Amino acid sequence: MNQENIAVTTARVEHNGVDGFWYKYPHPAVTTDCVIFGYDAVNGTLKVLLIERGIDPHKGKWALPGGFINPSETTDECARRELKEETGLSDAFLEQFRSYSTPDRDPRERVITIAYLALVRMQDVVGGDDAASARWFDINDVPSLAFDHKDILWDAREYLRVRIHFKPIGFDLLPEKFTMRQLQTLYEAILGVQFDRRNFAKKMLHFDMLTQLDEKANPSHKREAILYSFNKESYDTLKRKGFRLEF
Amino acid sequence: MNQENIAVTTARVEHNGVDGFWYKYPHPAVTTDCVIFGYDAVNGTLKVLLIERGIDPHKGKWALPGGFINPSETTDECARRELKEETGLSDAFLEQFRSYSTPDRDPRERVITIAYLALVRMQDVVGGDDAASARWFDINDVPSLAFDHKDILWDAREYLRVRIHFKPIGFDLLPEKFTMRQLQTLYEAILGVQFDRRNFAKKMLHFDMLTQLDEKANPSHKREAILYSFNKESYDTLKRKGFRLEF
DNA sequence: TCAAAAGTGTTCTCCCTACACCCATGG
DNA sequence: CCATGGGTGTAGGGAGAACACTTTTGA
Repeated sequence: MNQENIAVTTARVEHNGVDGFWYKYPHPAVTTDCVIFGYDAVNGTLKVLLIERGIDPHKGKWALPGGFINPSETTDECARRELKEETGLSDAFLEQFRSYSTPDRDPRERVITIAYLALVRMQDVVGGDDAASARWFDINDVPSLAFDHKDILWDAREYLRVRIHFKPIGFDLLPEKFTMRQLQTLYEAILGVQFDRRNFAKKMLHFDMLTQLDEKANPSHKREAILYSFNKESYDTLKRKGFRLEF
Repeated sequence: MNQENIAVTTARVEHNGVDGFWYKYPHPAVTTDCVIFGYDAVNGTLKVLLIERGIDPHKGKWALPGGFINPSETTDECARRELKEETGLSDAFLEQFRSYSTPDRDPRERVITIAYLALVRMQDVVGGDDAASARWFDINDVPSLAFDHKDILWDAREYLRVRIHFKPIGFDLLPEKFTMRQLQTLYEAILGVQFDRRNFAKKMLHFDMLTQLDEKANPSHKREAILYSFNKESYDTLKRKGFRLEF
């Protein structure tokens, strides 16, 4: 295909007085949708950030935050822009995990979406422009969702379950300082299993990813628990040798 | 957005005498690209199927098989169609693993591609329409590729490495009947490591995924080796209990 | 003083690893 | 008969799993 052919397959064209884009072949719209997970340390549950749709289709329904891609940005940049708009965060964990392309998944026109998994510290989230319509839902108590977002959400959960075996991404959900119990409850919430306290602590400390702090936490007005922080340097050196979390 | 608004964002429009599609906002073209891996049991190496581009851009360069999505098909269907065109196979392993969206990755217009990993038995492949231009390359001896296909290829290889720990997808690369040695060499080619023969066989047999056949193979004119086949039933029951291949 | 959560160590078992010899076949 | 590859078992070590009592603190 030479330069001449390019000219006849895409062009700027006015239609009904509206400036727009013309293509010889049909083009789908492309969006990104973000499954934003947060961890509620008080209740030990995984939460997902949803927004209430203000426009049709599915007006009034809850949906994953997302939006159309701009011509100059990658889908990664698009997803990060969306994430920033909804949470105010610009450096959270963000990773694409699947695309969804059923032709009629959006009644307006054909829309293909690239879905992203985001992990944020709930307490760092500040409401964005859409703050009023955004809300955290317990992962086990999600309302009916717009489009195919329920499928996307379940796939994200499954992806998180697999991914956490290879990367300690759980730390992106916890505050800077956390107790061993919080870390364990988080892993239990994600993986849906129960661990023995002693074995869990032993295993985690074995990885040399945790720094024991001098401070103590007393969240439940009972005995004070040791606080830890995630040590990225130790983790990075560990990663080079390769590691796998076995549960 | 109501029905009226839908009408003004997308329309059938003729431009310079060519029937085409008009959108209020720019839409990227969407393609799928397939990284088709095969296993050369004779040399014990992983191969990838590439096609020589017959048109610009990158005319004459080698590239991953791929093509534009049709309005009525999902990307999965599109990829399977491409795979069938190139290999004649319609039931091979096929799974999407990532999308690529750098705005200028295709000089013609903006193209977003959904990349797929396909695993086929090389001996089952029959040349398609493009047979003349398709060729198998050793994974360690790949020529310069068109677009960002080199990146896609490396990502596919990495994806395969991770995926094989959770699903016994290696069997999709082997003939129906294979020797333990062939299976081992395949795993070594994919993972880039060497295994002890005895330990490898012990571990594999432990999973109860292999059926020992009565026949023997004598490919190298030496002692006959036991032939095995992959037992899907055993694997399926095993899968429910959850398993992980540890290497 | 009681209830609730935290800290901590040992034993047993299983699986992974390392390792070497004999067997069958073709040339 | 010899070269080549195939088949097989065991011993040792390390990591995961099971398991209970004591300590601290607030109420």
